[in-house]
Amino acid sequence: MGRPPCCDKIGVKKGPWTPEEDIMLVSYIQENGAGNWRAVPTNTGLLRCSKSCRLRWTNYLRPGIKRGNFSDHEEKMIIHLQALLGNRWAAIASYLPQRTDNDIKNHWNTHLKKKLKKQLQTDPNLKDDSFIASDKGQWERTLQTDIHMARKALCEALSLDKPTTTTTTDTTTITTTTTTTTSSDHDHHQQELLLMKPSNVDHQNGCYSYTAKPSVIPQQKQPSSYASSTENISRLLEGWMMSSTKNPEISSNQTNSETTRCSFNNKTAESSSSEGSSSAPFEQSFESLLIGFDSSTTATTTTRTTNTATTTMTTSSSVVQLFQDECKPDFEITMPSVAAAPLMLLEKWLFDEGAVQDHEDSLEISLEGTPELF
DNA sequence: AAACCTAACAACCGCCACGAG
DNA sequence: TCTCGTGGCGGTTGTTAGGTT
Repeated sequence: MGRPPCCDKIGVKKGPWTPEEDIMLVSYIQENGAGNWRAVPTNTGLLRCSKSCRLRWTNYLRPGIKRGNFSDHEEKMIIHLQALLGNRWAAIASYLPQRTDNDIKNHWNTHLKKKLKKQLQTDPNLKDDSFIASDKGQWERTLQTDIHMARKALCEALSLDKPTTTTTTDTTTITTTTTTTTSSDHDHHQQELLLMKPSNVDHQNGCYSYTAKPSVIPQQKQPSSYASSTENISRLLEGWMMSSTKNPEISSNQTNSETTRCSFNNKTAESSSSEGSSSAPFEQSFESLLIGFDSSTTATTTTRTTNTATTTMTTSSSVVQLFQDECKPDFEITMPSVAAAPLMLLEKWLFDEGAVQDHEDSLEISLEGTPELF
């Protein structure tokens, strides 16, 4: 007897998600946070497998996901990381925080693999191994250096009581604290980290800022942690509008709800640029869904003091959990162990503009044989 | 205009790791 | 230590849009 399926196969819907389903899922996660996927279908009424809900969230609806064309830099990153890590897409995706592993995997399979294959065919002298090996050496050396730096930083963090490092990058702006291993410090910093929440989300540039909120954190759910999903909802509704004209399932229902859908779509479409207002009931219900989305998206700077964090120890666990769940996939801000610290630095190094630039130089060297790839 | 082909991407499936009891 | 539930991950398939014949 094998393990029972994660969900009852009977009555479970498969195939593409409809906007209605997306909205149900999003609103549920907004209310309850991501996690306990098993309960999601039950609590939302979605006729979907819990795993399907999780995948839909992580691969499509999750805040901060960048879609569309991969930049040259991203492609280079993927190629090199793939050479180093193999098909460990999740690991590769951790270096491209705005991309999902699925997205990277698809891009690799549909674009990059062919590019490389073509390149290898046109230039048989270009051996994959040598290509990887030379670069790998550079990476490993840099990794060693970073581990050393990380250890040093850790030592400093342990010796100083105000461990604060600021990471500012071109693609990601994170203000965080150095994680430590001593119990008190660790807990303290963990709590500081957990109290930070996305205060500024710039999807255009993929820029996040995290700000420790003052002590006023309600006992109940914190919808604002879904603040960055406005674009996602807007996007899915755009898809809704498009698909509604051809999706029989939806178009068949296009009767009285069509107008409200249109107006909501307009609203969400413009919501990214301005604060509009409309009286459509459907829209209002969505507005309430989006409310809490945060006012802070207009903030442009990140400010954070140690005081604010230390005075907010009464945070409800749900909030903490919610934020953990929201952020972990993107930035791994909460470091469960000291072992993650070097990784953090490595990530910092990877995304640091200067470092990337420097590193790109080395990439250029190692990619000299494949200039036409890019 | 229709049939066919291909690329792109969303979603599914099965396996595995991990934590709780 | 074992079992079970859950979530993560990678491989694969299915669907659809766009291009070509």
